[in-house]
Amino acid sequence: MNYYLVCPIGVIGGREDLLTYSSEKEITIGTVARIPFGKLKKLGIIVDTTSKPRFATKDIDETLDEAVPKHLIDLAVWISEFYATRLSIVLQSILPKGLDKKRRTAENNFMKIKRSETLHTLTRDQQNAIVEIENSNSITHLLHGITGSGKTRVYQELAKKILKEQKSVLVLVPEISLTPQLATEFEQLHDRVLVLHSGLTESQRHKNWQILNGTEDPWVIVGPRSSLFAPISNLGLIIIDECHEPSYIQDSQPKYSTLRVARKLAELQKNAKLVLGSATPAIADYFIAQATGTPVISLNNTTQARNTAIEVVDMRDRSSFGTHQLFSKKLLEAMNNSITQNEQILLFHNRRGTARMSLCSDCGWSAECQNCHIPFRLHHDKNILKCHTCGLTQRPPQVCPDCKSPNIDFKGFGSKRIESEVIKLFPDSVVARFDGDTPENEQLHNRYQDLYDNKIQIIIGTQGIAKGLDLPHLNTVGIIQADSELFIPDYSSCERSFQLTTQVIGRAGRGGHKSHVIIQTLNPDHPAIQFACEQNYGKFYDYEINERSAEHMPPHTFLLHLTTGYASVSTAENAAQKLTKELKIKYKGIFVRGPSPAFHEHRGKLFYQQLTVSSSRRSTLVEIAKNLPQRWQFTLDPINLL
DNA sequence: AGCACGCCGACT
DNA sequence: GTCGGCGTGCTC
Repeated sequence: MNYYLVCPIGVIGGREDLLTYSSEKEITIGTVARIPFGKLKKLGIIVDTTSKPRFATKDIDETLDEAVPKHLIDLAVWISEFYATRLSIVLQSILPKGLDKKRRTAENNFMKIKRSETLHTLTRDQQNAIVEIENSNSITHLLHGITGSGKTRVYQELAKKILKEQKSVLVLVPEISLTPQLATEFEQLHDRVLVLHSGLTESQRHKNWQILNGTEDPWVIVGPRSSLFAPISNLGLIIIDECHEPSYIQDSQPKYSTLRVARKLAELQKNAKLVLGSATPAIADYFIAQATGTPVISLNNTTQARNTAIEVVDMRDRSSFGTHQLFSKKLLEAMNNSITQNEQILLFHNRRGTARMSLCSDCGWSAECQNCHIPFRLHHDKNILKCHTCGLTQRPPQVCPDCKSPNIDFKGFGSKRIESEVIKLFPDSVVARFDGDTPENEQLHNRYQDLYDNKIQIIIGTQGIAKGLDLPHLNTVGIIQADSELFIPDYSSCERSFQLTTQVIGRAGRGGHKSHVIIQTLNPDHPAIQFACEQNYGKFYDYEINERSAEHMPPHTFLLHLTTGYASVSTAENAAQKLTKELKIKYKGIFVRGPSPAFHEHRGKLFYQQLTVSSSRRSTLVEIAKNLPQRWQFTLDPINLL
């Protein structure tokens, strides 16, 4: 009789994830098996062999033809340890659903279109980048290139070489709908290009999985973060495009970082290379790259001649505004010019952060907690200001404490308001708004052709329009309030502001002709805004890394964010107090912030409390996360603490 | 997930 | 007394 450690796929309530089963057959590691579990049947993965245990075992019911490659099991085990998440849950999230279902054929019926290779010639910067990446011994490479510097061309060239060696290439993108052209660029190089996206059905995913599993053919896979778990046997290169994007962090357990997992995957795949591309790398990633001697390769030369004038409008200065409340004189002038020249206008407004804070519209003052120096949040129901980091509360002022103005704005406005104002001002222009409320068939990627062909004159939107748009007729970019994100009381707000503003500015001037960028802000002197306008990553990095150090925030420390929810406020508060005390007694070298009410204090039927533990030793935080009492949820390495 | 166990309040 | 509410724990 043979004995195997089997990990069920999906949550099981007990303490142990690896259960011992017996079988007459010899079964290879990675095989998918059907196992009896209590009164039900479950799918499980054979993770290891073992000897006969003291307790009685059950027999494996049957083994399926599918097998998970060894390196994916190793990766899953690593994730479960690094992110303190049970292996059964990790496996569930990385394997395709319905592994036991019979699918009709898994034939490889990909069209083989070989397009003529009309690749641009390489610039000197691109050539240098390629040589440096190919010749380095490092696994990770940070490709730091401003918008339009031609990172894609570098990706293509690196991929070419890897494919020639008969190895596969994995290209990760933040959102597949924004990058249909990227897949096309790889199709120019190679026949076997597989594009993975959220629109695929369960059956299609399973078939794709089967096509890749076990084949030695080199593939190019283009897809979102979950493509990390495609069963590729001979991976030579992983590219993470726009590696600073928050969509690379999974928001459900296991809450992994794509960059971190990709690095591990590259190690497990006989040292494949990992290339992280971004114009605005996350502060923490840049810091780690420098600390570990990871090559940082800069691409400076813009392939398109830039001819963009960037102007900052101080919103506190009323004379910058004429008759219109939202659009400054300069912005209106630029918009009028674009309309008469029959060119396009893009208006960016970040809805996040414009609501729920108190802000003086005359001097830009905002209420902040005297302990934490973080903006207060306004609780409409009770009409109090509350600090969501330390819990301090205060009455909102009637007049601005700085300039005595009564014009304190407690509400903020959205992109709908901007749209209606724009229609009033330019009734003859075609206007399109893209935000969270836009229906799927009118989303950006479905109207891209109209945008490209200049059939839409004025584009209004939130985050979604900040990235990826490449419009030759765009010559005015307006940011309605560039600092709105800054008012979100979080350690990463500053970085997010810088990234967004930089990205939006990058939309302008892509056609090579004269463009205007007008940035309206209440904080023209804030480093995040100032350095974004200068397009100076280095200076922003120097500023922000010092801030993080002063505030004891990543990358100088590790964080663990904890939340719990109870039916009553006091029970939640008691539970949070109790845990805080216990943690402080039990663990050395930790610092606890909170407890305080969570961002969504009252969600559904429960009241939520949160606390943040920091430590210079990540392993301590993993230990805490593994041993949390019932009803607590956690996030390791959170990118925000709301 | 499903099912058993066990500890408290309500009830023929 | 005991019925049944559901919170807690276990399934190799």
